[in-house]
Amino acid sequence: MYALVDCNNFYASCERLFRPDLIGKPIVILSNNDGCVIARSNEAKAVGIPMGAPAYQYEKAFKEKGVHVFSANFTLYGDMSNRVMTVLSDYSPDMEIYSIDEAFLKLQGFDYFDLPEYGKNMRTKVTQWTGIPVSVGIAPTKTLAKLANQIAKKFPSETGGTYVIDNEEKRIKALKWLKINDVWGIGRQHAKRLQAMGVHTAFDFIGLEDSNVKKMMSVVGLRTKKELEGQSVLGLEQVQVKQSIATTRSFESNYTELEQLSERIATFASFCAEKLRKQKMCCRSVAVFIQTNKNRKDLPQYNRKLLLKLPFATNSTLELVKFTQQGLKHIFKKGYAYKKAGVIVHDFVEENQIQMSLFANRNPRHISLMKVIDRLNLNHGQQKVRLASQDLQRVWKMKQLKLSPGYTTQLNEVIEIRV
DNA sequence: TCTGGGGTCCTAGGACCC
DNA sequence: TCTGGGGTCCTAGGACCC
Repeated sequence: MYALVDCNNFYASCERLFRPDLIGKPIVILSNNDGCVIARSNEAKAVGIPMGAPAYQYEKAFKEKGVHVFSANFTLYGDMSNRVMTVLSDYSPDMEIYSIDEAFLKLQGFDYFDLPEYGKNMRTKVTQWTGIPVSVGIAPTKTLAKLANQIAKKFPSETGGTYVIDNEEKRIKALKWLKINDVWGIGRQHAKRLQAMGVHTAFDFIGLEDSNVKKMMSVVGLRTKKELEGQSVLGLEQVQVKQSIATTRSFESNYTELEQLSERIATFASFCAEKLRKQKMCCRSVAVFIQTNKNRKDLPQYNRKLLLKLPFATNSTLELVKFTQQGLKHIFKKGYAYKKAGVIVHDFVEENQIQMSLFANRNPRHISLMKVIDRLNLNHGQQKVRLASQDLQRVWKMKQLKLSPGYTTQLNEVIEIRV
């Protein structure tokens, strides 16, 4: 059996932890730049704030409905996530941290356990030790555990926040309840096509022919079907080594000049290089992309991405900036209003396992140079040492007007209690 | 004026090999 | 008139997740 433990309205719950006055009040959390809604409390959902709502279009609604608005505080969420995961790791030797607010636990050899009781126990302990409310779903496959979790979340008073699918009757009942667009692994595109075919629930879906599902949704869709039928085909994915690291941002306004993009790309490349060094990895390829504003249908659109194979593996800021600048020049076209750009590094090798090449190698002096830069930035603040190609005046321009304190990570922002 | 960011996996099709 | 067969590797794009 698998358990899926999912934090309820995670970001909103984190914000509420240190603001108990907000319990029962509507809360939304905004994306970087305070652009759009990325998380909502139940109360905010109830007053009709949709997911992804552009903040500027809903300012009035926020005010009218008394919605408390927060800028995303990922430092806080990351720290709270670690605490939750630590508590959960006591409940099974096999755990997959699936996302910041979810984990799968493999319950193998738990045959004689009272699983509903075990789930309840997890819930209680996580809430008691971290303050974060969670829901628990337990079932024979990951996809069904997701479904059990959805039921636990949807019917808190009936289920007590824990639901177990452990027989055919419950499985069928659950599948008939689950709408096709809520199936884990079936997104908007496929849901639309399936609905057009008269498939409205997960139960309808498992009635389709395997071959048709495969033709339409590839092996991925077929796996979902098997999982819903009770045949476990998705295992736990342990230790995830990253395949890619990205730094991408939308701009506060439209950029039209190469120089403006150059500066941003240099900065993004240097962030990627730092992230690589933190993981003790080097990359063998790097991609640069630039995009116009896809929401402005009235403006001419231009999106390009270029993937560069590097002559040697590197995590040097200087090298990555150099290569990405060349790439940018290649794809930049004048006459467009650019709104977003990014750098993505791929194809990793461990820092200390680099193959030397016959013709081109990284500059060995960069290694110690990067160490010095990283140390200076660590001691004196992020981005104190930068390349001249980056904007030295530029401070972090991200709009974060409603940022909550670093309650658990900044000593001077720790909550004070007066007795 | 203003619409996020960071990931994964799979497939089709092109380029290439003998 | 008529132009093989069997592969591999890579990339872009599309789908999905949170």
